[in-house]
Amino acid sequence: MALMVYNTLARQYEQFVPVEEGKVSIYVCGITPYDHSHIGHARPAVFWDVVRRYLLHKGYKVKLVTNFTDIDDKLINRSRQTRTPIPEIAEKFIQEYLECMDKLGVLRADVYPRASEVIPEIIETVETLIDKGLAYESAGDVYFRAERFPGYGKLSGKKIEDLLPGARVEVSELKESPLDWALWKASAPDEPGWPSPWGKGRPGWHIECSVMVHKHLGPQIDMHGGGTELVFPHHENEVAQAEAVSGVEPYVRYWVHSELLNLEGEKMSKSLGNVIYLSDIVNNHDPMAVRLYLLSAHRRKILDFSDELLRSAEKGWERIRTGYQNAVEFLANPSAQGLRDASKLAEATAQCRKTFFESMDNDFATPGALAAVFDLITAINAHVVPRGETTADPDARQKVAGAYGLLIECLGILGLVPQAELTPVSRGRDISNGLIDILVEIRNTARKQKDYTTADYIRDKMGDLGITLEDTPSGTKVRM
RNA sequence: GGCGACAUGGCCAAGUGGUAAGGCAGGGGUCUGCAAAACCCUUAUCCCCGGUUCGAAUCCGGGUGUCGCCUCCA
Repeated sequence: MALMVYNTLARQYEQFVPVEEGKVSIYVCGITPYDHSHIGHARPAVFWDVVRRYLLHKGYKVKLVTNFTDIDDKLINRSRQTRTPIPEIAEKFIQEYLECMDKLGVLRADVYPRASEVIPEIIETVETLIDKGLAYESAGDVYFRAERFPGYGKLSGKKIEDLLPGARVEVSELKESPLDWALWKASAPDEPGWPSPWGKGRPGWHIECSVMVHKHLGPQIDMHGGGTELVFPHHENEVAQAEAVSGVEPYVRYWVHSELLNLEGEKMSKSLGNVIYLSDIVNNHDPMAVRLYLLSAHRRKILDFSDELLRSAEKGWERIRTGYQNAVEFLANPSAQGLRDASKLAEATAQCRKTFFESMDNDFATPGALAAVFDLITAINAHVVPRGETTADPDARQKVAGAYGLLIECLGILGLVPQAELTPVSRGRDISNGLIDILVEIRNTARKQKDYTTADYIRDKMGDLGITLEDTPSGTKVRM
């Protein structure tokens, strides 16, 4: 089965074939750490984490690079306002971002380059562009000659003649054309900067990505990601710079953009002020439920944010966890008997495998993959949840094990971890578990004596603490 | 004004020519002291109008609407 990817550059689905067999190089635009990350930032991060896990599952070696833009105008302003050094601000928000990513189960990238770390390479690249006649210096700034680059606009589908009249770009007499953009910006005496052939200055925004890609991944990479709002001008300019410098075309074989996360129908963005902070969400909700929510829409569809959607995902996540738990308990109990005809479970397992991988191969269609998982959960529950009836199928256990194995495989690819072990275990926790057992025992004694007042009191009070008790034919289950 | 994406049940969301997945919410049942969980059943003809086809949510044309980009932005 071939992996198909919708490529922004080609505007169509294409079969994915890496440059080098067995290896995939990926670059994903990261954040500018001048403020708290918002929930929208988590969408591409989680999406790419799934892509990476899927490619690894397919046997590829994957190298993922994600940048941090730790020098730019927003950081300079922030630094002025708060009277805090830029590196301190950047470091703080980078750490916060990474902590949120950890909670969401996003595997760390192989490299997180920072703009400030590649200044020499940037200067070198800018010099090369000037030598090639594609860039020019102007009062300490250096600009890229957009119109000199053949094919400018190919990624975003824009034409130079369309861009010129409608250009909303600030008109600057320093530029030859409004379409030109800064590769290097002269810094005022009170602004941070690095020495360069054009005086003290700092890099323009677009150049860092081209340089980092070349440095860490080479002149041609397999996939490049980022939000759709970056297609123009950021990625368009990146292509121009990179191809102009290296002469290698295409710079990126598959451009894989993710749609935005909207709040009440509007793009979530710091400049619009309609922002939901990522840390708030991740700290107040089960991060795995948040992850499920983020994967509930295909990457090329706008995803809206609302409490209702998040709640819906939380319920869905609970369903997955319960099903997982049911399978684990069944397999852990040698005397457990399955229900119904176990061949149905085997059938459902095969169907899930087919649907899951077909969906993933279809441009990483996580919603379809999730649907397959939910179907598998239903099949497992139908077979495994104690209900009094049993089946005599001697292979039942093996079939449950097969379904369980696939469930783990799928959830692993999606990065959804149901294991309770994720939560830190401590001695305090051991004690509370012991106490819970004692309470359950007391309650069950009360139930046997038909003292339901006491039994319900215990259950209610424990429920208030977030501990759910469920009475089943095979005993009382504790869920937290 | 230019470029692009999208429009499926109460909410969310799959589907890339073959007769509408899945989640949440709702209704009815089974199980249960009650509850919860779980299982079973149940709720759509896919924005509108034309066209192509034996057959279209899926392709083409024309509308309407929403969103994004053209300025910093995942």
